Amino acid sequence: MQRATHATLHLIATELVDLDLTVSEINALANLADGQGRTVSQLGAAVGARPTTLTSVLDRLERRGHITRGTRAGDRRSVLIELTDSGRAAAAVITQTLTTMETRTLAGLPAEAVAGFYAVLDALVKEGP
Amino acid sequence: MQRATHATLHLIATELVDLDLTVSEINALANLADGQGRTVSQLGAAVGARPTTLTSVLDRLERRGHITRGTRAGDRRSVLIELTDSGRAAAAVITQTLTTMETRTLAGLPAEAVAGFYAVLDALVKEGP
DNA sequence: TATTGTTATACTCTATAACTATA
DNA sequence: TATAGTTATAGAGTATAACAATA
Repeated sequence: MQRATHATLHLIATELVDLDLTVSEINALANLADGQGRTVSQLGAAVGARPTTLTSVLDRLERRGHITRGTRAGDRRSVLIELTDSGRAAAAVITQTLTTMETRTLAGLPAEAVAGFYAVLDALVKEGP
Repeated sequence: MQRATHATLHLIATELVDLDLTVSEINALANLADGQGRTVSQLGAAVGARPTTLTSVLDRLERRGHITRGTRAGDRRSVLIELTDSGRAAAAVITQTLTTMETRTLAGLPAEAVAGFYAVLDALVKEGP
């Protein structure tokens, strides 16, 4: 499983090499792709990254002009992460590439296998920390 | 998939916390558990780690007394990795724990799901880099 | 007093390139 | 010259703890 994950992440990074982003940055942008802002906590929960990791990931994305950090109405401790225009463009490329890859990979496999795959993944996530 | 892998690795590390080993070290010992020596290249191919990563992993395992580095008859460029007594003991704990965890996790799932899971993993590994 | 996010520190993994010692 | 492994270097993820601002 570890090898499959690594191979897949490597393949994604290779396909998206033009964007010059790390896996974590791709992950963050993909999660923000719907255009809705998220706080750092929300994004961290979604991508499964620690706050401290996310800080440096967001630092790089902000430096590249892909996101902005703003304050959220209601709670001024929270930081609201939102996509810029270039961030939206990158996120669109990412989601389209991921969809294409997923379709291509799963195309040759029986539907039961794919269903079983997701069922096991689900069980593993629930068993986890 | 990334989350499931991460959760699983974290769970393994938690179950084996007494051994005080990293995921890569556990991975290496598990691969050596059959008692057969392996060269650095062979071990790297088996665990999917770069030579440079393996060097530092093996450095730590050697310092802890879990493995020895020897020369292989026939080609003195190769380094033969072998388990010591303490390495064998640790490897035995690891394989037993992994077997127990796998059985426990997959017990509640239909056999078709598990078969599909492995089929998809296989396809992903082959698609990879 | 508790929560949100950042900073600091230390360790591990990754990738690339240069190096050695053998072949 | 080519291969096996190590060393060097820099970037990135992880974990823990301490911290400032806000609640």
